[in-house]
Amino acid sequence: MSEEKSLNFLEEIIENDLKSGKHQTIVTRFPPEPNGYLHVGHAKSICLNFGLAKKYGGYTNLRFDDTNPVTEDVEYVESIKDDIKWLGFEWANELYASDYFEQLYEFAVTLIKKGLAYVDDSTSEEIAQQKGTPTQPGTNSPYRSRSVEENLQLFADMRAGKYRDGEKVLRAKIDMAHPNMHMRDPVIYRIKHAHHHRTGDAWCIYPMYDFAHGQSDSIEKVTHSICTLEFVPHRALYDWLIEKLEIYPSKQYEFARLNMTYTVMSKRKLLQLVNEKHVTGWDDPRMPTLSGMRRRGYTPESIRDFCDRIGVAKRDNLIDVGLLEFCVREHLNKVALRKMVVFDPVKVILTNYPAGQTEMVASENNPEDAAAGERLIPFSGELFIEREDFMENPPKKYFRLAPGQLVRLKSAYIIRCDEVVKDANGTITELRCTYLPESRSGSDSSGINVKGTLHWVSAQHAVPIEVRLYDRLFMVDDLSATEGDFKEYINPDSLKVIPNALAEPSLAKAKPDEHYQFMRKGYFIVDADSKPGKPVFNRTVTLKDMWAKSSKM
RNA sequence: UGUCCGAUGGUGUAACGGUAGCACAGAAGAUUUUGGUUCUUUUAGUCAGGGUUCGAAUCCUUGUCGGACAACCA
Repeated sequence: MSEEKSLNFLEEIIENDLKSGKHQTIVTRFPPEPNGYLHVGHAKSICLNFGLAKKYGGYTNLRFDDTNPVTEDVEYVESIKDDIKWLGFEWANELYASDYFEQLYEFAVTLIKKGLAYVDDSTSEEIAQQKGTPTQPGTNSPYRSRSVEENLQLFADMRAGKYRDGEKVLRAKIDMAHPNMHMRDPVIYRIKHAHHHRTGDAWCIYPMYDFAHGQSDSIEKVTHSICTLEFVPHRALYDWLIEKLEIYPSKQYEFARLNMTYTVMSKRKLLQLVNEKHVTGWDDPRMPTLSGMRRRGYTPESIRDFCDRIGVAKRDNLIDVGLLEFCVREHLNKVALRKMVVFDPVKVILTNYPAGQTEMVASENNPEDAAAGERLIPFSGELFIEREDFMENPPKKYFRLAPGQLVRLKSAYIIRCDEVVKDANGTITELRCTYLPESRSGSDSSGINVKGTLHWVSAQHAVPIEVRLYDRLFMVDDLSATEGDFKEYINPDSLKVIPNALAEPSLAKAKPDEHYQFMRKGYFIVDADSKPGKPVFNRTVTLKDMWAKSSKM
């Protein structure tokens, strides 16, 4: 009955904390910096933070880590909120580290008074010099022994704007010989005369990540502060600050970030792709951003399912993008409406079909969902089928159309190819076929069973649509194993546009929020670039294609 | 030549001293008016050496390999 789903290491920690009475309830937070768009790696973190809180009856704050005004922007704040909501999560409180600037300042003063922080006049180069290296201890700054009074005055002057950017910093006084580089008197406040998107010009000193994040967690009484592995070395400082400040002891736990094949997942690189126009924007359907994936036709359900399946652990990983594709296919198969669209048309003339006649054939909208009903599609003696669905000299197991061979036209009749018409270049211009009148779908009395079923459109009824076919953005699966500029590995064929595909008439009225399966082609969704009379569709993902796979070998 | 983290089929992830399981991918077959879906079956794994133990993926130890760490970024 109860399929004992095993717990990941974070769930184990939480269950232990709940069991031992350390916590009655849990509080998590999702802490994006508003300097870029959210990507599928963030989705993993969102699903974790919000999912854990939901599972254990706690709540999650959305807290923007907005401590660096020069890289941050409200545009990003809005997109981040949209993406989280779209993914299907609700935060308990919308908070900002900048809300705590005054409190954080007081914390810094407390540290100074305890003799645990000092104002340093060293340049950034000098500070870097003093840091030493991972294998060599650092050296003390000449300003390290300033008195508490002097530090207090200097820090107040920093806040008052008496100094230029970079002239002074506030450093924690810990241990310049500490084996953990982050404990070698880290900078905790720096001067930036910059306009902040929320606090305006109220401040010219801003706390560093290490002096904002843990303290914000503590202020919010976050019980489990979950972040990625690169913050492991920061944990000692996180704990040190909380201990010295004697504030609520939030605890930090780290998991391995998501890496995926054939893509990059760093905001810096994604920003570069956008700025250098390798993609059309943050929401380009080839981007691993949530806005890009949404535009591409991914569903929140499929992304959540993906995050669930990839699991959570502490070892580095590289997830096959095929798993993401599996998840979206699995969801879309259940909900997408089936349509027929011919990408590369070749004309089929039914020589024995009454001239000028048109009839309507019924076709199920979704064989996986009877409630989706049926639609009527016009059929006539002049049709288009896919060029690749015909072969003049077919191999053994080719089930599609060939001279003398029978195929069914989906939801319509069985036809046989009698004659191939070519132009002077040898290109096929027309296939002359005969149809079996008694083979009509639903009232087939022909007794004939054919192996292949093709999609088609009626020539006079077809509507032109633009179709955009996306492929992986990069040509190598593991970008971390490459050398040189990652942009050298961009796939030049990541977008193929078919400006005039021919669709069944119902697609002229496609709805922006509906997912479609173009039969035998893939899953598609309307793009925002659509214009009246000229809809544009993005391919979310292809269908699995065993034939293409086996025929390649 | 430092500190920290990690290592289970191709890729992920379980097994908490007691039969190495699941998913994706791969292969074979059945069904199918989508070469889709669905359903069977199947290939393939504990980094290496030593130790503790009746018994080790699990504990100890040494080594190997991978990753992180030297921004006034987060």
